[in-house]
Amino acid sequence: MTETVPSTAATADQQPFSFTPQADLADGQGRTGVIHTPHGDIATPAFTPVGTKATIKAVLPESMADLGAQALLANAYHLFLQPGSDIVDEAGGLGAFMNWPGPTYTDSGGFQVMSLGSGHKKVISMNLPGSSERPQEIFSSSGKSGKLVKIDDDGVTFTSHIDGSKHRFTPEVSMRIQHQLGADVMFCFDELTTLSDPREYQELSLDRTLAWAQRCLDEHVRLTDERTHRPYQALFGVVQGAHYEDLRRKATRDLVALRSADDQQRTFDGYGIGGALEKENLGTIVGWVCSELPAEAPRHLLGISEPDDFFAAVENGADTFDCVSPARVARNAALYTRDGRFNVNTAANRRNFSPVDEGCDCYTCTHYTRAYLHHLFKAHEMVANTLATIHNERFIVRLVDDIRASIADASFTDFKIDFLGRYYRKARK
RNA sequence: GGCAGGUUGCCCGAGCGGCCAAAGGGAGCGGUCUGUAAAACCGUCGGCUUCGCCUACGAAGGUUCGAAUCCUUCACCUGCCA
Repeated sequence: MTETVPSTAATADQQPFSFTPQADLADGQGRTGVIHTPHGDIATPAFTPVGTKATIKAVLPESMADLGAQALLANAYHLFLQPGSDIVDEAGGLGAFMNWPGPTYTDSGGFQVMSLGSGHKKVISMNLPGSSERPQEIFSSSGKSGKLVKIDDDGVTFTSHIDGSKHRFTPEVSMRIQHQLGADVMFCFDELTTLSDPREYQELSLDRTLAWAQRCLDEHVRLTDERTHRPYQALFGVVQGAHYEDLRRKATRDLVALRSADDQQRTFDGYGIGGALEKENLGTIVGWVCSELPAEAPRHLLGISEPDDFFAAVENGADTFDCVSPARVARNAALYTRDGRFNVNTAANRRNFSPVDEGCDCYTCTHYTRAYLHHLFKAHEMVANTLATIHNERFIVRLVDDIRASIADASFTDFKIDFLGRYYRKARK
C-alpha cells in the first residue's frame, strides 16, 4: 500500500518515514492510520502536545508518556534562540535532549513571523459568531505591525524577544535549524496570515510560501544527503490560502507537485494545513485541502484543539493535530470536562472534593480534587500548573484517541453527536 | 517628660482646599486564551430606588461657598532627645 510513496528519504540505511492508512470513515474523508517514524509509530488521528522550548511547560516528559501522548512538537524559532539548535544537535537531537524517546515534530518558526509581527494580538482563529467576547479592537490592525519582524521575499528578519538581538530566517536557515533539532517531522518555513489580511495580501503571501516551500525542500534534500548519520527526518509542506477555496486548492496542488530540484523523485513526506481558520468553516477548508492530497501522505492540522474542531477536521481528512491551548489554558486554571470547560479558580470549587472530571483516568483526576486544585491556584503554587496541564493534555489526547477508535469501529457519528451534545450543552447547575 | 512624624477603602499605599467614592498594587469576584514574547491578559471591585442620592479618609468639634486635605482637643502608633 505504501511501496511507491515518494519521499525525501535518500538511502535505505535511513529509516523511512511512511504513513499507512487503515480504516476509512464511511461518510467523509476521515480515516485512521499509522505514521511510522524512526522513533516509533503514531496511531492517527492523534494529538501531539506542544512543548515549544523542548518542554511541556510544568510537566515532565515521563508524565506526557503516561498520559498517552504519542508525539511532541517543539519550535525551531525558540530553540534556535535558546539554547541554540547546535546544542540540541550535540545532545543527540530534540528527543534525546529532553528525554522523550518517542516521535517529535518541530514547527519552522513560521508562526512567529505572524505572532511577533502583523498578527500580534490580532485574531488567529475565531469563536462561533455570537459567542465571541473578544473586544472589537483586536480585529483591527494595530498599524505598528512588524515591530519584531520584517518580511521580504527572501526571508524574515527577527528581533529576538529574549535579548533584542537580530536574526535572519530564510527557508534554508529554518531547514538547517530543524535538521539540527532532529525532529522526526519538520515543517516548511511558511508565512501565516491573519483573518484581517485582505485577499490581495493572502495571494502575495501564498506565492511567497510556495516559493519558500521549494527552497525548503531543496535545502532539506541537501541536508538529508549530508546528515546520513542521523535518523531520517520527514518534511511536511504547509498549505496556506486562508478561507479562499481556489487559493487553498491551488496551494495544495502546487505543493503536491513540488519536487526537489536535484531529484525529481523526492517530494514532501506529508502536509501541514496552516493559517488562520474561522471556526465555522474550518472543516470545509480542511476538506478542500485533503481532497487534493494523496491518501498516502499524513495531514497535520496546525494549532487546533477545541473539541468541535477535532471532529470537523477529522471527518474532513486531517490525521494529526498540535496545539498549545490545553497547556496554556490549564496554567490559567481552565480545565476540560466532558460537560464543557470551567475555571477551577472560581469560588464554587473551594469545597468541591470531586475530581476535575468524573470518569477521567488521568493522574490528576485519580489522585486529587477540585478543591485542592482550587487551593493550589489561589495560593499560586507551581504544582497547580502541573496537575492542571496533565489533566487537560490527557483530556485532549484521549478525545482524539476516542475519535480514532470510533472511526475504527464505525461509531464516529454517534460518538460525535454524544460528545459534542454533552460538551456544549448549556451549563446546568 | 521634651521634640518630630503618622493614623486613607478588605490589606498595602498615593493624595495635602474644589476636577476625590479617593491614583497604584495586592486580595476578592467573573471572564478570555486554538503551529506559546503567556504561571499571561481583560473586566469588576463602598451602598442604593445608579444621568442621582447616601455612607466614607482614627474620634469629636471648628474654619470655609466647599475639607481626606486647614485649626483645636482626644485616642492610639512611630522615631530622636532625656
